[in-house]
Amino acid sequence: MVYRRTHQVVKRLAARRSAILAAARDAASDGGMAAVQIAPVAVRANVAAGTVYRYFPSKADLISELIAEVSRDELAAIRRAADAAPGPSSALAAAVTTVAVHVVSHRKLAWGILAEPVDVDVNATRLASRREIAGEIEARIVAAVRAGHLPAQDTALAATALLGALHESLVGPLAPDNLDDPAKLRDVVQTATLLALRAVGVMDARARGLVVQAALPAKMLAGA
Amino acid sequence: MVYRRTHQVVKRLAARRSAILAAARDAASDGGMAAVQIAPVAVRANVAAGTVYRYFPSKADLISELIAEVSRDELAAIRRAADAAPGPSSALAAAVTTVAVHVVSHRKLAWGILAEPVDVDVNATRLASRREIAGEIEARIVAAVRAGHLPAQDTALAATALLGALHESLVGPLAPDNLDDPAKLRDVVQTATLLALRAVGVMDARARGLVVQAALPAKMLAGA
DNA sequence: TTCTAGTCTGAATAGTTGTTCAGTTCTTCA
DNA sequence: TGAAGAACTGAACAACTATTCAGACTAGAA
Repeated sequence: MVYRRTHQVVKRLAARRSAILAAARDAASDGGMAAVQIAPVAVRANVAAGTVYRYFPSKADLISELIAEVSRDELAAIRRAADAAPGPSSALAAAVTTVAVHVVSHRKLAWGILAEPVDVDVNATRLASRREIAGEIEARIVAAVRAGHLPAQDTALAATALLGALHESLVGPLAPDNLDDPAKLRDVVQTATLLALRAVGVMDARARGLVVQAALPAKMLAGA
Repeated sequence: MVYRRTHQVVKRLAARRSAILAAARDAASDGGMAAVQIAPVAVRANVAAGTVYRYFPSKADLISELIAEVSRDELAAIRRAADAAPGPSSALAAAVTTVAVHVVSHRKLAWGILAEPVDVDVNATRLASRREIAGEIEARIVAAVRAGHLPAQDTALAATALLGALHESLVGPLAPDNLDDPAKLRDVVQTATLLALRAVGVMDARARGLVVQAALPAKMLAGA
């Protein structure tokens, strides 16, 4: 044997794979999933189109991995925020605020990950990712119900509806568009979070308090 | 002049146009917007592919008209239900229930109309239709706020979030799937409606009452 | 019946984009 | 340095579909 993968090569290959994924993510951030086409992604990653196929068997695999990666990040952020909260209601509010901040910060990407259909079959991956995030929200709702802060309810449906309300009001086509202004952005995030919390049965007055508390990280992220 | 359009011909042309639109609607109901392709639609309508282009300048126009037509029907149904209600809160509940019943009854079609991107540019039409429906819901929210039944709020965002919650929980990928059972279907519609009403600030207890009242037409439609 | 203009047909065309692969370049190691 | 294997390139290919258009067909008027 006259050729073996050295550590250096392994690192380069890994870096290239990451570069391709990052290029896909950039493309999706700019123009949604429709912009994740092999040729443009290859250009962004500084490789030839054929090279993409040395790292991903097909476009579907590339997009699946992109969705999984973004969702993994999202889930981790939600858990981090919720776990840092003092009680179940605050945890739910923190989780919801985190989702809200994330989706408004990367609207095109969020739209692509969440809803925008693609010509290839990535539904399984997308569904799994979505289920994980909904599951995390549902767990927080369950905790709040157990603590007696929320009425008993169909928590799965509630989690789904809650996410739907956030997504639609923040990244959907009817979402407000002048979100460059940080103050306006914070308002919109707070309002959407308030709506989401009320949907699952948080009392209006209490919800307002939770939102104000939870919005702190939102402000921080928005400023970053 | 040796040829003029007789009444008979005019009627035949109109009928054919309707047939093409109906075929498109059927295709969308079966397989979403992706299934609305010229050749299959032409087959369904019993015409040749080329004939479609004698009635619609392009696929985008066909789909735009399909969206407009479906939305028109939807809007009319919402208005009818809301106007028949005794007060602003009931009207809102009736409007929301109507939307819920419609989307669960035609999930693929609703998904196609609402969210599924198509390769052609129909965003303007889709946006306009969506705005109309959101506007109608918003008007009902405004009325309920004026009557003192709901807290003051950003009604535009509230209407959008409300629709998002409904759509996501009823036609989204995480929506429950065993909706063939009418009882289950009614439950889901009621639960989603309850969530939507609570989101805009209807008190839990009151919301439950409104939902039960408004669910009557839902049951009727589901049975039909 | 026959002429004419409108209507319909469906095979051919054209544009788009994922995928392949023969040839080239790079990396390792004797 | 050179041989061998791995990685990369990018033009060519393939599949899918919206759109066109020359010819066939139909309906109306004389």
